[in-house]
Amino acid sequence: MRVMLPDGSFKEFETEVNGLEVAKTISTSLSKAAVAVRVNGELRDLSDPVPDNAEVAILTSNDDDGLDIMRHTIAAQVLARAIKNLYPSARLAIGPTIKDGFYYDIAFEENISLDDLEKIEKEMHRIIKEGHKIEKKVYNRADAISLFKDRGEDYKVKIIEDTPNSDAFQIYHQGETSFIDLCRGPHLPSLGKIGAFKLTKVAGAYWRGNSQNEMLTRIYGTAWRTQEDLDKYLHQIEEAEKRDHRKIGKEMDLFHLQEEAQGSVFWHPHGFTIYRELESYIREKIYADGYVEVKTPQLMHSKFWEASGHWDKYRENMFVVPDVVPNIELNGPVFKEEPKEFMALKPMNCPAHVQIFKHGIKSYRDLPIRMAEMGCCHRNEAHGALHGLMRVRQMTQDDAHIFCREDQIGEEVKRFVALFKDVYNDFGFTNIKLLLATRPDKRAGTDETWDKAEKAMADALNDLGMDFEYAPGEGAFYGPKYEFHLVDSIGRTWQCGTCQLDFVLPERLDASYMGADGGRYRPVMIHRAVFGSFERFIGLLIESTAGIFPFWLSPTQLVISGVTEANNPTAEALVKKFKAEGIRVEFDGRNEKISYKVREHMNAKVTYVGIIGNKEQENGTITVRRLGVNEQETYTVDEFLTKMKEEIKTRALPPTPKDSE
RNA sequence: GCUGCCGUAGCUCAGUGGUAGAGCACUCCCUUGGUAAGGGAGAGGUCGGAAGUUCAAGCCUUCUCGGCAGCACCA
Repeated sequence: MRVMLPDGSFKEFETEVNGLEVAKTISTSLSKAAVAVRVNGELRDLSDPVPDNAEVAILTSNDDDGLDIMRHTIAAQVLARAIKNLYPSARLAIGPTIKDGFYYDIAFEENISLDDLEKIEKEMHRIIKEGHKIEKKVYNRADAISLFKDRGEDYKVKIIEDTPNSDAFQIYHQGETSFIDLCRGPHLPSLGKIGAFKLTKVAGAYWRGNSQNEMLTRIYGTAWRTQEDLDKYLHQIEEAEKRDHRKIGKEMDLFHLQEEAQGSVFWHPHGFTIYRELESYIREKIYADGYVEVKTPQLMHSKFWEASGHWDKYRENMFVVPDVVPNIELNGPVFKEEPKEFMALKPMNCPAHVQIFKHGIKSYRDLPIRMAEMGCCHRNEAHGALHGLMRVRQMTQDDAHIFCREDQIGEEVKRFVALFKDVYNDFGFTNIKLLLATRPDKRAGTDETWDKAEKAMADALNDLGMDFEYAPGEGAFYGPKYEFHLVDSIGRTWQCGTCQLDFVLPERLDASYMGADGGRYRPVMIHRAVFGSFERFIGLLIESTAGIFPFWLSPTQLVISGVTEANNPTAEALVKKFKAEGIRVEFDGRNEKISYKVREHMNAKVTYVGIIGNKEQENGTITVRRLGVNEQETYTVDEFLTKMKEEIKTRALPPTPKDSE
């Protein structure tokens, strides 16, 4: 028999071989470093026999797949066994790998807290030191079930029982120990090849991801090839946490949240400056792109939401208000009578926009109508879902609904993606994940319509050269959608922009236009938002910039101070001059040293600190230091003003810092 | 909503049963200093809330509210 290696060469063998034996014929060092093998594109254990004529690649922990296998082994063999040793009554569920690490879901009888992780880690190190071989055995269904049943591992039993059409279950053993684990593998051949790891957090997770099921304890860990890699990763996380928008929001005095208004933002002057700039920015963009802007009611009667379908499908996420005059008797009930009529705060703007569309008769010639609203929406989000600016209960969307004919969908979708690309470019966002969410099982509309819609959306992205992934079955029931995700400081992704085709709402709310033939037709609605919500977008902007905003968005663009009190009048006059030119500038005349003031303003993320000393006073210049660049530069007053105005006009991104810490 | 952890001064945090602390910020005084903390003094907290145990509770118990991480949810 023979196998093909990644370089295209062949190895001949007399008898059947496994991956390890193939590795040995290549080099001794490779066979020692080998963690698993890829056979015809599939990951397998080194001990698995290799079929004739297979393509074979030996993996080490230097390969991404190899590293992933190592993480898997740490979870399923080391962590799981440590848990069973320390907590014999614990039952194991599943232990997969994730980005940068792994987790294991376990049913404990006792409470596991962060403090227990140290003890578990210690046991893990002890187990690794034993260096047992990891061996795989295959059992038939009945044997596999009885094996785990005897040990009370009912989650493993459930997993086997719910795996149909299989009578071969892989169970990994560890040397002479009694530890076993059901696993699809592959695993390292022995515990001797494990790199550096650390258990990071403990949290709850529902069995099989279903909130109807019991909650298990999930232990997270991270693992790397070497201690050095691990340290680097942990350091990165630490650095990233400094960019947390909640922390920077406090430091820059941008906003706050308080418990009487959970999930609703108190925007402070600095934060609202950013908000306002973004608002006028996006207005400028969409006006140039042919949108019209409207404003619709906050509070509408339940009948309205019944018609739109929200009352049935979305009510648990709505704030409902009884339409009754409240009672003001001392110590009396809030309402004297049981409320019969209800209003609700709008969770979305779309149904209201349809009402505007329906006023007057629309012709096919009127379409498309691109109807925008900076719409303030309230959603009754679960308490546990709230997260700083990222997930709030009151948000303002840069929302719009495009009413168009079916033949205009492709063009309109493309137009939106182009707008989106343009905007995200302006903010320097590069790490954008784009998903095309396709038809879910439960859906409205014919397959023909879905085919057309999905194709139009995919074509638009291809035409624009945008990379995207499909999210099968994740579309809205009324149509496919794009989801634009951004990544926060610690790697969580948040959906910002979206673009959704909707064939259903115009039908439900009976919107129509008159075609060229005089017949009545349903418009298609495209729901779309570029920022998503101002709140979330600003949160992500804070984290991506670490508070070093582009000049045009900077809440305080410049602080000017004299070197001594004698220079202050000149400094103050300059502040007045710049302020009159629209620069957000402040005067700092406090009795402190320059270095102190510089430090303070840099910490507060002021873009420029400008200093006026005797030299500047004589020459009509200003010496500035820019946040993130940290070098002194001297300009004439007019030069500096021109420079600032130019940066605002072009909405320039901040210069990249030269000295990286 | 669920699981776990946390809640002390404006901020960051120390304080495990015996008279509430530190640094920064704030106010005042000295200092007039050329680019990331000059010096001194002062003011500031019913320790998230309620109930309980105790001679005594920031600390122990129960309930409750909030925050954090993850899960579920995210039209």
